[in-house]
This record gives sequence, C-alpha cells and structure tokens, in this order.
Amino acid sequence: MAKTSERSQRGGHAGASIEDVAKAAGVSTATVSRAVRGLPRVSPATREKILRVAGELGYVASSSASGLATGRTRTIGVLAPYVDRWFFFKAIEGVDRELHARGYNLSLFNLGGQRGARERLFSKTMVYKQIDALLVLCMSLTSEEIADLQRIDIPLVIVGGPVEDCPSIGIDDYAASVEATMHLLNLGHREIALLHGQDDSDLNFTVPRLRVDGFTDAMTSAGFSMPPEWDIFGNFTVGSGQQAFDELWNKPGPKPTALFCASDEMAMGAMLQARRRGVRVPEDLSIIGIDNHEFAEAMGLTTVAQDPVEQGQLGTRMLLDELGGAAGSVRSMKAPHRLIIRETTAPPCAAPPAEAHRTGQNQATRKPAPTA
Amino acid sequence: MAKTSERSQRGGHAGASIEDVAKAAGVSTATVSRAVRGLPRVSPATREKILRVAGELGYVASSSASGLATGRTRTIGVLAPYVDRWFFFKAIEGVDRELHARGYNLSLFNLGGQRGARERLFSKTMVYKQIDALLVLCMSLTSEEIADLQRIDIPLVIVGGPVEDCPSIGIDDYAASVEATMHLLNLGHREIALLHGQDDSDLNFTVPRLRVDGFTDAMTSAGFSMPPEWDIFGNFTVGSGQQAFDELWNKPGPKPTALFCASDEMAMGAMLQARRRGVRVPEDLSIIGIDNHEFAEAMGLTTVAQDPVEQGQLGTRMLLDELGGAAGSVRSMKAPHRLIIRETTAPPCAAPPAEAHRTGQNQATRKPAPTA
DNA sequence: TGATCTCCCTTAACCGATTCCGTAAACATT
DNA sequence: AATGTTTACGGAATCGGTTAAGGGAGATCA
Repeated sequence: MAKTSERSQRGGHAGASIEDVAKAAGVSTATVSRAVRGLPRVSPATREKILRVAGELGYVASSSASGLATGRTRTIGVLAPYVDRWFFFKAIEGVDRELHARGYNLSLFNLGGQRGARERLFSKTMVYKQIDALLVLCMSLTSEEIADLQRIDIPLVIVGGPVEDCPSIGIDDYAASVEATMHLLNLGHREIALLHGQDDSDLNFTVPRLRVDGFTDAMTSAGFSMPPEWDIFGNFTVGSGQQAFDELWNKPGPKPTALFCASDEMAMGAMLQARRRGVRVPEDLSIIGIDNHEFAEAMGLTTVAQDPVEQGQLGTRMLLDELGGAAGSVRSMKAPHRLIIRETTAPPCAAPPAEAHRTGQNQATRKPAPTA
Repeated sequence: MAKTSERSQRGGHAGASIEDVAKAAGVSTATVSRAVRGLPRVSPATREKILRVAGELGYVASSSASGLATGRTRTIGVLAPYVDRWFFFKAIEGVDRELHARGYNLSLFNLGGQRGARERLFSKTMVYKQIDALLVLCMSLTSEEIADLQRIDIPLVIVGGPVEDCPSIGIDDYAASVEATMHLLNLGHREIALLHGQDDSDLNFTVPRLRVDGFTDAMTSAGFSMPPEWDIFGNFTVGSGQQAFDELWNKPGPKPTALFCASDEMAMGAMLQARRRGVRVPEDLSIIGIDNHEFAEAMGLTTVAQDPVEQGQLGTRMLLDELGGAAGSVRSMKAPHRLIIRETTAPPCAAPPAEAHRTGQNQATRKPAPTA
C-alpha cells in the first residue's frame, strides 16, 4: 500500500499528507487537523508534538482538499479591466496587502481592455467554485452578472466608483470634480476646456460620467459654459492626453486658459505636449488633473488626490467582513480626496485676482509665484 | 438524503455538482467527467445531452475537487517584489494574458518591498500545494528556496534578469547598458555621471549590477572613467531620480555633460528636476534611461527599450512547457532590446550639430554622427 | 459508590471531482 | 461461428482534508 508520500512519483502528489503526520505523531487525522488549525479540544502536549512532527515533515494542508471539505477556497478574485494603469495597480497593491495579511490568496483576472475577455472569464469559468468572493476594480457589472454571483453566494465589492446595487468604495468623483473646477474658477478662469475619459471597451465605468457631471455642474452653477469644441475625449493614457492637447490647439478659434483633465495621466500628457509646442503652463494654460499619480508631484501638477491603495485595503476589508459576518452587512463608502495645489494652475493672463486660494487643511498650500 | 444541491444552505456548497448532472442526464459521473472535458470514449449523442444538461444546470467543475483528484490546481503563482512599478505591472499584464489564454489562473503574491513578507509567504504557506508552478519577477531566490521548490516538484521561471541555476528570461542588461553608454560616448560625452538603482529590500536583484557593469566597462574600454562623486544611488523611482539630480548638482566641482540612468523612472525624475532648476536637457545635460516607460515617449526621453509584457508572456510559456513536457527542457533566454534615440541626448557643449533631431517614428534607428 | 460531566481523542461519513478497471455491445477478422 | 478489437459506459477507489457523533478515562458531585 504505497498510499502515502512516495515523493513526486506519480503526477502531482508530493509532500506529506495529514495522514503522514497523524501516523508519525501517533494520533488520528482529526486531531492533526484540529491541532494545526489551532482549534480547541487538543491537549497542549499533543498539540506541541503534532506541530513539531508537522514541522519536521514540512506538512502543509492541501488547499484543494480543505477547499473541498469546507467549501471555501480562501481565495478571492480580483477583476480588473487593466493592471497597467495607475489606479489599478495601486488598488491591487492595497488589496494584496490586506488579503495576504489575513491569510487569503489573490487570484487576478485582468481583462486587459479586451472586448470579449469579459464573457470568457465570467461565464462560469472563472468565478465559479474557484473563489470565495469577488472584488471588482472600477467596472460596473450587468444585473445578470450580479444575479449570478448572488445565486452562487459570492460576495462582491466594487473598488473605484459607485455601482448600482453593489457595495462599493471610491472617492466622491462628482465632488472631486467640482472642487477641481472651483479651483480653476476661483483663480479667475472662465475659458476652461474639458478633457474627459471615455473608455472604448465594454467596462462601463461610471466614474468618467461623474467627473464630467461635476465639471459641467460647477461651471453652469457659476454661470459659465463651455463651447462644445473644447470637449475632448481621451482614454486615460498619457498618449491620449497629448493627442487631446493637439486636437484642442489645432482647432481654429480662441484657446482656453485652463484645462480640466479627468485623470493625471491625461493631464500630464497634455502638459508635456503643451511644453513641447511652446505653450507655457501655467502662464498660458492652467492644467489640473485628478488622482495624484506618482509623477504628478515630480511634474508639479495640481490635482485632486485620491489613495487607491487605501481604497483597495478598505474594499478588501469590506469584502472579508461580508464573507465572515452576516451578509448584506456592509454598505458603500466614500474614500477621502483632497485638492493639492502645485505649479500647473495660476490665474489666467497673469492678472492676479488677489484672492487667497487656500486648500484648507493639510496639504501643499504653496502658491505659485507669478502673481506680480 | 439532501446530498445534492440544497442551494446555499450550509456554508459554502452551492451550485450543481457532477452528480447532479449525471443524475439529470441519466449517466454516471465518470461519463460526465469525460464528456465535459472533451475526452474520447463518449458517444456524440451522449456528450451532446450531457453538455446540454450541464449548461442548463450551470454546472462547473469544482476546482477544489478536481485539484484534489488530479494533484494539480491549474493555478500558477506569480511572485513580485512590487506591483506598482513599471516593469512589474507590465510583466504581470503579459503573464496574465498568456495564462488565461491557456486556462490557467494567476495567483499573485506581492511583497510590496517589505522585508519579512518574503519568509511569511515562502515558508510553505504560499507556494506549497496551492500552485502548479511559480513565476518570479526580478528576484533571485536563495538556493534553499530553489531546493524547496524542486523537492516539491514545482517548476520555476524567472522573468527579468538572469538568476543562477534558474531558467529565466530577460534582456541582456549588460549589453543594453553598454549600448546606452556607447550612445553617449559616440555623441562626444566624456563627463558622464551614473545613476544606478540599488534596492533597499531583500530582493537581490542581479539586474542593477549588470547595468552598472555595462556602463563602467564601456567607459573604461573607451579609455574614460568616472569620478566617484558622480556615482549616485537611487531606488528606481521618480522621486529618487529627482533627489539624485539634486545630489549631483549640489556637489561642488564640475558637472557632468551626460547622465546615464539605470531606469527610465529615475531618468525622468532627474530630467524633471533638471528642468525645474534651469538646467537644460539636452543642451546642458544629456540624459538616457533604460526601459521605454510609457512616459518616456511623451517626455522625449532617449532610452534602451525593452518589452516586459512580451517577457511575461514568454516566461509563462516557458513555465507551462516545463509543466507539461519533460522537465528541465526549457532553458534561459534573452529578450530583445533596442536603443531609441529621442530628444534628451545630444552632443555636449551646446554646440548645435545642425542636425535635424527627429524622433523618427517609433524606431529611431538614427545613429549619431560623431564616430570620427 | 455510582452517576454525571469534562476533556481529549478516534471513527467514519462526507466534500466533488478523476481514473483504473471491468463489462457489454458493436464491429472486424479469420 | 468463434475469436479478437474497439467503443461506450458504469462501479468504485482515491485524492486529503473537515467535522459530527461517539467513546473511554479521569475528575467532580451527590
């Protein structure tokens, strides 16, 4: 009966099993199971012995076996439309940190912006029976997908933007957008262009819309409006920021004095292109973004900061709470954001409005010099 | 006998099992198993019926159960020191793409640059019995870790830089570095500073050393050398690039005419800081990096490009080959790199070479003239 | 002293797949 | 017609854990 550990002989079964440990320690597998998991009903002496033997044998419980027995895999899925964009890899960082701290594994599903990938993954191949819970980054799910998840009892949390009928965490994109716009308005800008992000894939973000709404609402309630030709589309990348600037500047007619960008990456693209074409920032054009990308500080970009790492952590905690405690217990939350004024925004036309422009509490109150 | 599917009643067991399908289709579970996996020995009619029934019931095989039965989880682990740095998230993108295309799952282990995280993960909690193979990003493992993996029969591939005794894929960092240095030398630079990356955590990269070696060898074999005070350390981030520039420029004494950076992120940091302090790039200082980060093109940074996505894909393929075919079959490979000349390098001394400085489309095969 | 209660531990029934082996029928070969 | 060969399928062991039920030994209590 070569039933136990014949060291990597037949495909796949290597390492000591619980039975090996039980045998070596002279107890039953049930006791080993309790001992190694720290459950009660094991005498200190026995536990100590089992732990020692297990250590010597290098025993680790097979996740497949315990997954099968308990019905939970201790793995949670993370669904991301991209992993190579700022918000996403930052959020993943936070999720990972929190997850591993709690002994969970992270199974990554990246759509890579591809159409179709979504169906392929979602259609039962993925989610189903592989993960205990699902964390989604900045995507809204169809009601059908949500129903599926509920049916098979998989908790769900969205990180990044609200989604109907789903617990979520994210900044208040609308408010952030309003604040950014107000900052420009308070500086005296009236001719403000908008570079907003529209994604080409089938992700249905709600975030872009909220940011645009915040901008337009702030503008109209201040009594201003934006000509339609200043409404430029980008896809959240640096490259699209550059293109957007060109598009804006190649158009005939007057130029805006400020540019509101729905993300830092686009803002920086626009900023770099502006410089390249001899348009001075902020003298000729103020630029503001949203995110506080690592490069934003280096480039002196004024922006509305958010912390995706923290959001990832919080979202994970929500998800795990839902998984552990009573379902339906967790509700959506808002993560903080704050305006950080750096060097890419200034009053238009170098005419100082002589109006103190403070960001409030804890941040970067430095005001650019050129007021004089 | 409530053995089958009582819809999310007791903890964790939801969804239809293979037995449900078997019963509903009037066949045995063995046949269902063969049918759904596309194995032979099932008549077309039976297969069609089983597939239909399985579809209606929304059946998906439990990964825990099949993992237990087969000894393989169809999950491969990806160990990364960081996920929020360019090379890493790009590589993960490639790995993920390849993995999911082949029906594997990706389990992410991020060290987040933390000391200790490594032991915590590696010490059997992670790797063991959870994954079929391990892909490591830019880290060298200890020989003990490698031995552990071999003992439990887990194939290993390193993406990013060579590691002794491990199959790996990465660019030839030494050659890349030499090329970059030669580019500066060919432009006429003699006073070249070096900003190289040293990581503070316990990852032991080999990459940084190779890049430095390439630089110094190219310099010495051209008959030049670098004063030690021009040897600056960074940690691969933009911020450290900025600091490095300051450090360099705050020192008394002559300034270099060119700066070789071991990564684009550092190069861009230095470049931004240079601009901020009124040092013109490339007139006063040429800067070259390595990587071809997304921002590099936007910022016009001359660099040696590599493609981590491709490396991730290739590495994954190697790993899966090793997993499938004869072990020990795959060997290390080199990924391609190429010099991309943009706008941050020019001959020293602001002497206009009267030479159109075009970025050429995406290839930049332009070779600097002064090879005298 | 016997009944009851704990505590520690074992027995054994699962969890849901895979897979070896056996059987029976269909088909091909002499 | 008897014998191989192939194909389609079922029975049942197995993977390695978890966990409810139960049993024996010693302590506590009446």
